[in-house]
Amino acid sequence: MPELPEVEIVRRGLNRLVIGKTISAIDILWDKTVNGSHDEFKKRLIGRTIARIDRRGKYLLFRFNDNLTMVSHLRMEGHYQLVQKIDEPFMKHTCVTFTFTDGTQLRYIDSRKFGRMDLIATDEQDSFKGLAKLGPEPLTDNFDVPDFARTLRRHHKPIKTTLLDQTTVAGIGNIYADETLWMSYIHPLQPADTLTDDEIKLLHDNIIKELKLSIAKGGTTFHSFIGADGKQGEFQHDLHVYNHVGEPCERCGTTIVKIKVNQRGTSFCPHCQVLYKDRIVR
DNA sequence: CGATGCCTGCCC
DNA sequence: GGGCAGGCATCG
Repeated sequence: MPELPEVEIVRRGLNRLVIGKTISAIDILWDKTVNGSHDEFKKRLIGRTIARIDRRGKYLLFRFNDNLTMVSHLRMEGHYQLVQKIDEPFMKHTCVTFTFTDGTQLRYIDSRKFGRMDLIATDEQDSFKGLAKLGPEPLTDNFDVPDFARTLRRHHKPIKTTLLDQTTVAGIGNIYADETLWMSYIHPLQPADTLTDDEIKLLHDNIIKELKLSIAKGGTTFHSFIGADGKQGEFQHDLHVYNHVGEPCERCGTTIVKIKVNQRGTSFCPHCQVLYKDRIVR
């Protein structure tokens, strides 16, 4: 399901819905969702109050007092639902429930069961696997053109692959990689270390622009993505190449095609996004 | 590095 | 029935 904009929408929804709630019980219905000892997980969380929810890349970070953070990654299909009473019917594939002292319940639902939760010490967040190697947050000042250029020059592999690598920039996934490359007139197979300065600047600016716009529209909803408040996103109507295979490019009318790049479906316009095979490696 | 595994649902 | 799906960790 979710890339940075969708996770950010979930974070904002949860911040409206569950801040200040105290956990009274936890049920783990799918074992693998929670990494590490389940007893420890429950023992350390029950009785705690949610202080706030942060985000780093595609990771949600539930903050508790006393240096405690629950890391939640939704992977492809994970989402949260807050119900007002614990006896409300369960959605299929409910994996974990957090019951609160006020009688409401937060449920984690994940049809493909890829999502994972971990409990970590907040002050050790930067050494936690997954979080440790994340690149800059694209919507902060940490994401600047010179650093981005330096990173791209280290990668002699397709720019699409490099964008999906979370050490390059945190939070870009398959949709926003394809979309920002289309916006920037860059072929997905163009080696990252052959981009021109102009292309790097354009791509950098388009990443920021596109992620911000998507957040403003509530994210992209295809099938499963809904915010914790049950609202769907609207950004799917603004996509140009993703999910538009076989349709005319809105800039030039050429048919959008699909290829595989590192086993990921990759959509682009073969006219607007030209591959320069002989371009000099920088 | 690239390939594979994790899962279920949906579309052809 | 086969192939594919918004992602990542782990394997060889």
